[in-house]
Amino acid sequence: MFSPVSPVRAYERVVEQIEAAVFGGQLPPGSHLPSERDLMTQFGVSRSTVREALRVLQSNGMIQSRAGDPRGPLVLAASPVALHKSMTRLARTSSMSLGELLQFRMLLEGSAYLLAAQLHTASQLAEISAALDTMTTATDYTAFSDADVAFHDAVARATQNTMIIVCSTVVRGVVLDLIEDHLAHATDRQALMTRYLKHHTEVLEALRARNGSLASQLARRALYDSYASYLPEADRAMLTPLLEN
Amino acid sequence: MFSPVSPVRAYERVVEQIEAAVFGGQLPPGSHLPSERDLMTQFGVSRSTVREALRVLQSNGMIQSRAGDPRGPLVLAASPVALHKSMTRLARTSSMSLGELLQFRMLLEGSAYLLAAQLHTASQLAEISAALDTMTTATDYTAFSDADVAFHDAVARATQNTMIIVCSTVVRGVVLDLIEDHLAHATDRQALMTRYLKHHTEVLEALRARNGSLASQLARRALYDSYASYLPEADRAMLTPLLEN
DNA sequence: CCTAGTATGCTGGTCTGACCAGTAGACTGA
DNA sequence: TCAGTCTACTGGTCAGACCAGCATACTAGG
Repeated sequence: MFSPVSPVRAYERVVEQIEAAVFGGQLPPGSHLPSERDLMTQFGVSRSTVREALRVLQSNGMIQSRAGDPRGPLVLAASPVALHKSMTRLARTSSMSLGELLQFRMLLEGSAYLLAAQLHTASQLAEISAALDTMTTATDYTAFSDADVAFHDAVARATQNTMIIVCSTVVRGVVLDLIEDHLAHATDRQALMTRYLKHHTEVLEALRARNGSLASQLARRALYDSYASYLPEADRAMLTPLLEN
Repeated sequence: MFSPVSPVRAYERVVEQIEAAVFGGQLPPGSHLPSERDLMTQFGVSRSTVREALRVLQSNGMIQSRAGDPRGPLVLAASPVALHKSMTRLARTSSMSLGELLQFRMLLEGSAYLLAAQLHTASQLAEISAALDTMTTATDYTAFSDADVAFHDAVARATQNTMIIVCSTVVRGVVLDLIEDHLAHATDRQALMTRYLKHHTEVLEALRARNGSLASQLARRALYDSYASYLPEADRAMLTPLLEN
């Protein structure tokens, strides 16, 4: 009959109102909030309360305060940094395993290649191809790795799907964070690079032929081959269902 | 030669230290932080600064403060609520079209059914089946809709993958928000419910038979049939590549 | 003896008022 | 015209105060 209630703090109300204004289109990205002292009269609360609200919004990546700026706090464009942060946090506290992340990345990239194969434009294909060229001619591992990232980014962008782009970037970043110590001690870095190049060449070929299912399968297989070894034996079973076509 | 620097606020340092203590295993979930007044002496800052730091941690879902609790702020277990929040924020900024969201939902649910078919346990299958039963016997649309949500949630949970669970929930919520006015004016609600029931029955059958690719294809087809009509003609092409098997 | 009720000493939430350093734009001088 | 200074704001931080909420210790009545 009745539903539970919880006390609503003043700063939460302030957050809600500002959030609503940002989502509602008043306060577009690039615009500025009134100064803290203005806000405290508008909301009828003290500056501490206003500041706590602004801290929350700032930690969510919605605004940015600069000391001394007479224009007030800046409203930021939506960006995936907050998403990245919370995902990293979740992954760090081991409530999300590397296996889960790899599983997700396989289904994400698998679908990305499927879509990219059918939807890509000539310039997008050229971009992907250029990234592969850079990888081929890269001398040190850092340049190679950067080009690798560019390759995957270009494929994700070719899908034209924001969610795929963002999630791919974030998940890839978190996965790399989790295994970076393994990579640092890799002795066979040269063999690794060779294998990567082979995979990427094959998948680019499939993209060019607009063979979506082939590209997708190659991508998932490549991910499995590259990362399964970092997983406990038992966890690899959760990836194999994604290898079938 | 030099890298850019940015001023580090006092409250940020406080956040860092507390975060490190939580990630480092001191301060496990369920334990309590010292009181704000204790923290202000330990960190050598004022209470405002401590409170701003605590607000940041709270908005990240790491701690929870209760007025009057003599034990101090509670350290929470990692949960996907923060992930959910930041993802919703990103999806809501209207920089994402309904077409993109549907595309993402199709690939997400498609993979979810694929995994669920192969990994589900008996109790999870029972849960899914129970949700379908509730849908069948539902009298009003609200109860039907709730059971529908429960059905999809149960399938997502059967994948055991946090990312899939969170993303599915978020994307489904945002999609429903975007088309809720269409649904409110739906005249053929009865036909809609009948079609949903048929789809769900079929897909449950495929899950029970552990036929992943069939379940996946049925799910994607069902999504397309249900939602493509809300899309501009031109945008439907972006969904069709996901219908192939 | 046990229990209901109260008293206490903490907690977090909010407010006030103050000071400092940083910023941008107006102002001033050469 | 332009370099430099001035000014009026900004956000960051601090100190001290008050209130309501919670758990515990205590106390009075059975």
